[in-house]
Amino acid sequence: MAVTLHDVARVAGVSIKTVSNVINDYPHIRPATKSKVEQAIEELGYQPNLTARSLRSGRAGAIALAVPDLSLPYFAELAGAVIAAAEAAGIVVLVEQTGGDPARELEVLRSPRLTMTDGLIFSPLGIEQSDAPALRVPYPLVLLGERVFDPEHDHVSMRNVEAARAATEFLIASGRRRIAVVGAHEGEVIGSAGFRLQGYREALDAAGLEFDPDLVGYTAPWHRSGGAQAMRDVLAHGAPFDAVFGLNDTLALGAMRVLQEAGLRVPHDVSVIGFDDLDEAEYSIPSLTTVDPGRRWIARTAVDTLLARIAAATLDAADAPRPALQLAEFRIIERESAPAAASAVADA
Amino acid sequence: MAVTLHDVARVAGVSIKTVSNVINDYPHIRPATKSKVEQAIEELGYQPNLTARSLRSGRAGAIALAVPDLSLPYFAELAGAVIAAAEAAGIVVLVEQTGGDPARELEVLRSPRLTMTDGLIFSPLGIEQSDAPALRVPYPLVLLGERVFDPEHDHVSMRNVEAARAATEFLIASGRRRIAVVGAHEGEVIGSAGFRLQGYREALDAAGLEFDPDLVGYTAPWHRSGGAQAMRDVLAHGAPFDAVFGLNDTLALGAMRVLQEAGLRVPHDVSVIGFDDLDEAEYSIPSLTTVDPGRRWIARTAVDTLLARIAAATLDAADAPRPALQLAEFRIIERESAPAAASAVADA
DNA sequence: CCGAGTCTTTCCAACGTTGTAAAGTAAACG
DNA sequence: CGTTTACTTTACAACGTTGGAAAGACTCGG
Repeated sequence: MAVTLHDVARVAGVSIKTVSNVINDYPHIRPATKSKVEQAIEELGYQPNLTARSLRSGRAGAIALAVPDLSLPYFAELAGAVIAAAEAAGIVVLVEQTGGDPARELEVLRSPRLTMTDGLIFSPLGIEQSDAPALRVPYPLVLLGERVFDPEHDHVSMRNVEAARAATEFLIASGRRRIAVVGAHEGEVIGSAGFRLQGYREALDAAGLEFDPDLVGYTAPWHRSGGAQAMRDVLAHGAPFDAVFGLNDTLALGAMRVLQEAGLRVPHDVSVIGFDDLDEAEYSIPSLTTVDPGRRWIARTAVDTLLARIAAATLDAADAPRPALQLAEFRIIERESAPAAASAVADA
Repeated sequence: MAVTLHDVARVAGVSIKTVSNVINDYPHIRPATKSKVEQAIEELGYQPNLTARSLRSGRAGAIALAVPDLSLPYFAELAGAVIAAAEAAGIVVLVEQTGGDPARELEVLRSPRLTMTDGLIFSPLGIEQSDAPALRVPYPLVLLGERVFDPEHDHVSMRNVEAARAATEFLIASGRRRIAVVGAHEGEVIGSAGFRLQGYREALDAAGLEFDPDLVGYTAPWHRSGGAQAMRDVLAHGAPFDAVFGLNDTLALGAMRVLQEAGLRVPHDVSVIGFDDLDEAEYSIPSLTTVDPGRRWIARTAVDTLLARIAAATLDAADAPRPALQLAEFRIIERESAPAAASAVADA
């Protein structure tokens, strides 16, 4: 089978511990011995067995990432950013898909699979705030998103309310007054949908605009088809509108599609703004004005925080920092679907 | 730290081997003993240490997947499908991103990280056919894609030439005659770009249409911006065309965007067909006619093949099946960007 | 040439688990 | 009631590695 320290030791004519010492850069090794060992390693093509090393050292050099589904572009791009950030630290990433199913999310948290990793970056979508106790797991955990909050945990998220408010205010500042919203979740308060809807309402209030329930399109899955369906619902209500806020880009793109089918021109008749700044937002027709949520920063911060927590777990942990909630900065990316001076276009 | 067999054994008042036997469903255990042990497991919240189990058994229960980049939707959807297929077999997936960089791809192949997994599903993009010897690695490997072929390896791919030919023939059958192609790679013969361009040319030949080099747009990265740029190049040549074949969906979407900027209507003036059947192809404006390459089948087959190979590696391996090249079936998905009767639309 | 100090190598145990085989116990048979 | 047989539990070693500390070798000063 695979080459082990024993094989190398035999070929080099030394003990396995000496080989181990060479590999681990132990300083006191005679140059002659060192080169003998290195030659044997080269000759046999020895590679350390990371499983054994991990068992012995208690460190796996791997972390787990649990996301709903890689076919959702936001999570695919997030996963890519997490893997890249981990890679920079020499850490590999084991990816789990939960499908956003609460039962499956809880199962992943309790799964013995996690004994293969040093910690978990967890992006829940299905569990409720009441499930927070289930997050008290015996390994380092960093939470993502805004589904569940727990002061006991490190958490990396974004200013959803503020960002959604800024997006809405952007539409208002551009001259729009009747702003539909697509992707709301019935009755949700905590969570992306709840927070972003709140930001939307705050912006309306601040501008003295009335909130019209007929302009709210509901859909649970934040898929394109969901955005399309929610947009159709709003159109069916018959209430006039001159802008749409998609609670994420995928929803906005689905909505844009329906608007076009309905003969409404974007942005001439209706401005559309999204949320996430997906790659594809730049290349849709028209390109999508959206909120950049700082995804890369979130990924990097989540990895750094988790690694710090893992390192602290080994030490006496008395001096470990308290769990913190870290929030990314957002930025509005203006593109064609919602120009900063929309009414000028509309009037043209 | 974590609870081990020893802790459970102590609480239950038995030896650790008995606990191990209970966990592994060894049949000869007295019911009383069994329930004592199970109660202790429950009480302590014992979870087996998979690293130790893996070291002892030589099986990790994990596989690695190396893809270029999760921000490329094709690979994100592929990775999602692979993880789902592995999950069904109780296997976890460690995802590596190579960036399509040949040096990094070779590095991943040789990386000791793979000692943490039982095998690798490898989707190369940068290495050349001449790198095939580097694929002779000491662990089970399943190749994806059409970048490199090696009779020594299991390989799951698709009928690129035939599918591209079918896509082109679909455009021809719809009445188009001047078909541009976007995403070619200068001089490439083996690889997605080379094969698909070949299929395109075969279709032209079979229909007695002339190949016009001015209708070929080149771009190395199959990103949306690449498609946009290649489309601009073709437009700049000034040669007239009435259809575009994007060598993948992303390219086609980028191209569609440029066509619209240039005042050309899709599909009225120009039909557009893509390749990959990404989620977003269904929701672009207009929705994208494309080739479904059987991605899910490819993922499932790759995982099944790898697991079979891993299982065979344990046995005497004499009866292991020979490495095989398995090809997915493709299907043309007709949507708006290229209706089956395009000329009828154009004539209208 | 001896002893102290320093450098270099080795031995042993342990990480948590399971395969092997032996030891112990109970049931069944004559 | 002794003996075979089947059942139940345990001891031990091993997977490949590294931490700790002992053992061995060398250098230097006196």
